[in-house]
Amino acid sequence: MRSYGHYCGLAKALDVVGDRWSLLIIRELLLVDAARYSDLQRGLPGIATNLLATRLRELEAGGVVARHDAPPPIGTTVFRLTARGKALEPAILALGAWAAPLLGECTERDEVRAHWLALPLQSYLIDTQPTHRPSTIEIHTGDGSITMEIANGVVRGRSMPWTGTDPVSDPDLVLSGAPHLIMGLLMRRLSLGAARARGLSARGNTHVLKRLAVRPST
Amino acid sequence: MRSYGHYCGLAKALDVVGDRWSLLIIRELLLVDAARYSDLQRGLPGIATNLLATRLRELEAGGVVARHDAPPPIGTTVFRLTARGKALEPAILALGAWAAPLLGECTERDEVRAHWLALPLQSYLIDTQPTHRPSTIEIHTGDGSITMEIANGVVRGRSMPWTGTDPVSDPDLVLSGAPHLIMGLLMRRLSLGAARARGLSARGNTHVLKRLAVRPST
DNA sequence: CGGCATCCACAGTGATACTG
DNA sequence: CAGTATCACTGTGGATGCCG
Repeated sequence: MRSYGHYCGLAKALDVVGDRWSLLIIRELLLVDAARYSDLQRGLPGIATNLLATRLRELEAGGVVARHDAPPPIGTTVFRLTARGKALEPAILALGAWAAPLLGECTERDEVRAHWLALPLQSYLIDTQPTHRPSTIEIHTGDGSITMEIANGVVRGRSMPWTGTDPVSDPDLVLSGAPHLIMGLLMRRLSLGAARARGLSARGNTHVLKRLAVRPST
Repeated sequence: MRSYGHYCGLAKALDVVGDRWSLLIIRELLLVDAARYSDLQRGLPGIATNLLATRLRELEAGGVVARHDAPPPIGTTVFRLTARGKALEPAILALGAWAAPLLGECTERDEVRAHWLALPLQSYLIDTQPTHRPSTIEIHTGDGSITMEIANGVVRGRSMPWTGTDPVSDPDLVLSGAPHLIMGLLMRRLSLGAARARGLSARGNTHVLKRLAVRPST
């Protein structure tokens, strides 16, 4: 991308991450920590393969992404965020929060990946019962599933594909349905009854939902 | 711009403000509150006029910018941010903060506009003596000047071009020099002596600098 | 298979010129 | 002042091919 050539923080940021797809690649790496090329392709539906290769090179040159040769169990190169790359998380969360009203009622032919939900969930939800033993919620939507772990006052979301050697057997609650129903329920904008009436399925101990609260001030 | 078609907050945000120049137009409107077309051109060096027109139309359609017919003193159309547009401020500040390390030592042929400094200054600085009478600092760099008002615990930056009917006569302190020296001094990363040694000029009551502190937690 | 490179049609961009 | 018109150029998206 052409540099804007402005002595201004925002312009300098966009010089590095302002290209099409760049911030979404970083979102993907924030979520999965380390990803192969093909994992990124699956997490970025619609990206052309040449663009993904080009962007990864540019982000590497920009000090945001690093390339590693993973040991035998994977045996191929994986991509990770550098510390500078991880430092983009607040900006990405702020943009995502701004767009929350745009994630309307019904999903209009949009692609869905379950692990995309992990970022907003773990940043906007807290565990109100830090002293209790950990609870887990399994979420099925779109293509696959993620597991939320509620423990020690915080909420963590993990995607299943290949981060997990432990499939977290026996979750306390299993949710499945359209993503906006799941988000509405977990963010406490929708009651369980309302969400169920609109097609959400919730099996297991629904009391664990009471453990969740929206983070107060951000 | 083509929509990403992802059911994801970040992607939806980029669908609206992810185009080239869009966020910089919003930065400009955050800084000046209301601007004419030609004001925007001056604040966005390098933008092609057709692109500015196109982007303004798209941002209007996206509910971020609104067009108003200003009364006689100006007599032409002005552009403003909507409430939704102003809500982008945290995201823009986060991106700008991330890029702070990229605003290196010396300005390498970058364009500079004095009012670009106002946004980081008023978000990262506080007034440590809220009960004192207001102090003002005039800053000259790049093309023009801005005035910082330090009062009631907060810092406000205002650009001169045409927001002001009151030129704030008699500032307590007048700073002029390269932008990174001014930012370094005000953000307390540079001592007054060091900044002067590198070419900064400071005339007036330099004690008002003691009134400023970097905001604690963000 | 995973990680690209190449090719091509087309949409977006940037510089300049021009207009009501 | 606030754009529109034109046009060369660059970036994007889709398909396919290559190579370890």
